[in-house]
Amino acid sequence: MITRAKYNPVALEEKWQARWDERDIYAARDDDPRPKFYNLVMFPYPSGDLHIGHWYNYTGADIYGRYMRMRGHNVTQPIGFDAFGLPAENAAIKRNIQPRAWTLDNIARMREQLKRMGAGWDWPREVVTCLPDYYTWTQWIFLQFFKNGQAYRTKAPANWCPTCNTTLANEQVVNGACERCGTPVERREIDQWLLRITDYADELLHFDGMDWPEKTRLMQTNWIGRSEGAELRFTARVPVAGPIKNGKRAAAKTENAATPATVAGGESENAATPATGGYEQVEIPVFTTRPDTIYGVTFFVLAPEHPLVERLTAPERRDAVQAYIEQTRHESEIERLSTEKDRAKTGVPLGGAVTNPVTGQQVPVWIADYVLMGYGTGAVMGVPAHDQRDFEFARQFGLPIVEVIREEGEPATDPATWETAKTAKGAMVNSGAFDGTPGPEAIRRVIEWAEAHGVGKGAVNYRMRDWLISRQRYWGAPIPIVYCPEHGAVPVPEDQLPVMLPDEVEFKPTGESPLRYVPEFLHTTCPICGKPATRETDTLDTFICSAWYFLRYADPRDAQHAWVNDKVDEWLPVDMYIGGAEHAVMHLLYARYFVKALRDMGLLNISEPFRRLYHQGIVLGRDGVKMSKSRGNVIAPDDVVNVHGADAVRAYLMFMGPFDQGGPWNDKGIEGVYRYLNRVWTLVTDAIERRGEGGEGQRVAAGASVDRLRHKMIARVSGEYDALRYNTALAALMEFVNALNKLRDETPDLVRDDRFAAALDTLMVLLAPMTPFITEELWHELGHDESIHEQPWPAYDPALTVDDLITVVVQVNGKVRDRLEVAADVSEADVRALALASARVQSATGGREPKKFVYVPGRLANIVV
RNA sequence: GCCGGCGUGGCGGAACGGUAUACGCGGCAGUCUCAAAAACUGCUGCCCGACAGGGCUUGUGGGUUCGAAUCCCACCGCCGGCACCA
Repeated sequence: MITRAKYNPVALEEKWQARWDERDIYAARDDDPRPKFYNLVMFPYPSGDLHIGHWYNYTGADIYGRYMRMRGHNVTQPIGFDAFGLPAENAAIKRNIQPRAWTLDNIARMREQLKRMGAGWDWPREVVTCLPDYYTWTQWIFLQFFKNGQAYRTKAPANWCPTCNTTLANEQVVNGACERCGTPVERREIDQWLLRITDYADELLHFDGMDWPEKTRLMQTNWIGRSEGAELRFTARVPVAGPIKNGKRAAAKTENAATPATVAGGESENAATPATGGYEQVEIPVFTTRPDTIYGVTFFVLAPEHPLVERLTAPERRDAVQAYIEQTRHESEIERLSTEKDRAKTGVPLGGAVTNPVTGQQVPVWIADYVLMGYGTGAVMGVPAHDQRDFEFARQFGLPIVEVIREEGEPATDPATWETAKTAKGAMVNSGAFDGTPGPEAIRRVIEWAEAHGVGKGAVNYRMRDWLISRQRYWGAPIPIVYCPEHGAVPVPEDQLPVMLPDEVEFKPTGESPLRYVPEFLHTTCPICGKPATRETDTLDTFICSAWYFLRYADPRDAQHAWVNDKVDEWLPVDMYIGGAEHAVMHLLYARYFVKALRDMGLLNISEPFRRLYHQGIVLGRDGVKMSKSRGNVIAPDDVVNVHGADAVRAYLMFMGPFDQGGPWNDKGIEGVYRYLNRVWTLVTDAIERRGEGGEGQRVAAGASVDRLRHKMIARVSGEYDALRYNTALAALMEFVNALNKLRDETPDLVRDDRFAAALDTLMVLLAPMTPFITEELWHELGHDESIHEQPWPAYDPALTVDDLITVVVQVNGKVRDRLEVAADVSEADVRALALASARVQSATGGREPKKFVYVPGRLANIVV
């Protein structure tokens, strides 16, 4: 009895990881002549431990990278840490530890865990966004955006907790209240920096040449929300603006395409005199996708925050309007936008009226929370007959409903009897001179009329808003701006970067940014005049850090530049980007915007960052639901790796189901995969041993079957890897091992046939991307010196992937009745004769004459009787 | 509410419009063992049948087709995204 070394994954994985580290075999060189392949994963937030979702994402990506490397590409698979963000501050407050120390500790631990996975990380390219050698360039990019008019400062709403005296992230608002103190959260306008992503709305709608999931393109398209229609200017007679109240008056929302209100004939600021008494005419533009329904306007609705609300409110309505505004100010956006069935429309009339620019008709003005200041112009023309929301609003408050669009052939009906609005396009009716204008022309004709009469124009509107990048927090990249009493907001000169984030700060219970309490940070001098000035204490949204890290990977150690285009052009665009679908919109849209904006600043030559995108699925807990600490169903990768090894964890994760679907974790499932790896181990070590007993180089008849099997497997597994179908790739490799075991049991001498040896080599190579450690070990045991991960992917001979004998299925009326074992090149006539001669077929046909004979060559025959 | 996706054995899941249930888990039986575990071998969709064999089966109901898990229509259920977008 010979004792062979047992498969001991933990020990051999440590050994090989150390050797790979020494040789840095996964570090891609810029001057490598092979075609490049940029294999990117979404870098992790250093939360403390790598979780099973990271393993899933990174294993699937790593398999692809290893496969492409063996396919002859110069693969880089960089990794880094998205290291700024809120959790570090939370941990700091909770555990009295500095965010920097907490973050760097976590990174150190996660680096080790990332190594343990056996992924081919290109470590020399690592980036850590919270370190100055990275955020210097994040700040530099902000300055480029500022210089090129892409960054601007304006009042923007934030969640405000009046007790903590601080802004809150959405995550910190629980049921409309501050998560720390329970105080109801208010919306508050504060000065913040934004980026003009809306400038790129149209270009971002194009995905030419991009291999992205349809679902993601659709989500981005819907997020951008382009709609075509018209801007129509309604007018109202209002009291001349009085003295400025509460510090703001009709502050035009300058950042959208349309301005909400301007006084006819000039700027409101200039035209309005602070005199008392007197009236003036103001224009209130609305955006509508249905200008053809203009004759159906029976009311007009403003967002409660609309700057003209106060002046349009009749004195006797003031109290009711104030009360309603106060009510909506405390409603969260979610509540306001809720479409729960029972939720009735709310709103109050202002007591004033506006004039329809096309019909000249006066209609009452209301405010209602279903109109949002952030979309369009913050004003809606109410057309209850043809818009469902307006319909419900009119029903709620007894406002008239007038039908102005009718589909062809439809009889006139009384809108009072309708149950819903009629939103289909049709011909205009009850519309004066426009009556009878058919649907396709109606919108265009009304726009032409409005343009000719100077009361409106065709317009495009977007749902997407500009990107708010200010965060009133410490743990982020400081915004490189200085406020000078004389010169206002002044950018920090590039040669003075970075604006260093103080390493240690104090978190005071006021909740104000700790940076305000660091005098040496706060106080500085104006870059223009040298007089005392203060720094911006807001930091950048961490989405900024992650909107360009893939550029930095091209040359991360360059201390003089964020990047140089020689290197970027060599590696970018990313060939494969794998990450979670939760980033389908924000991160992926921001990164695309960055690349386009930087291109237009002359800083990049590419237009899109990611050529191919893939979203992995989600690993669920043992109970089949999403893992969460509160449910206690979290799988800790370290625990499983300690028992079965990284290879088994990798292979099991991939075997669970299709890579883009994820699935529930099953402890028995990983045991099955572990058993498989043991069978692989035994198959190979047993063959080596028996081969050593002498008589190598024999040839046995079964060798031909082995050879055929080997070629078939190369073809099959290659196709599966190409399509990231790892579950079926592993199924094929399991079949391969089962078949080799069986053939060898039938013909023990097979182990001495070089075709069996070749099959074992091929098995190792095909399995290598999935389970890099065991295959490396056995590869060397099989007598090879180089790393298996530097081997070329094997080729196959198509002629050897087909069998001499095939099975042709014989159906009678579509039901399988017999199977014929015939030569692969059998003729239809022969199949027909054999099929009709079959006893089973004859019994099924009952002697009836075939009406029809369908033949699918080499597969199936169907006899119809 | 809108948009997207998905419903296949006891379970995870396979299946170019052409042999449904590959591969794995679980279960049953056996080999080895004093015994058990591990390992290995065989069987394992459901129903009838001793066998031979027959019938049924991809959420439900229709349709297209020689042939449908796959395509079309309607319904039921589950999951994800967006949230009154004018």
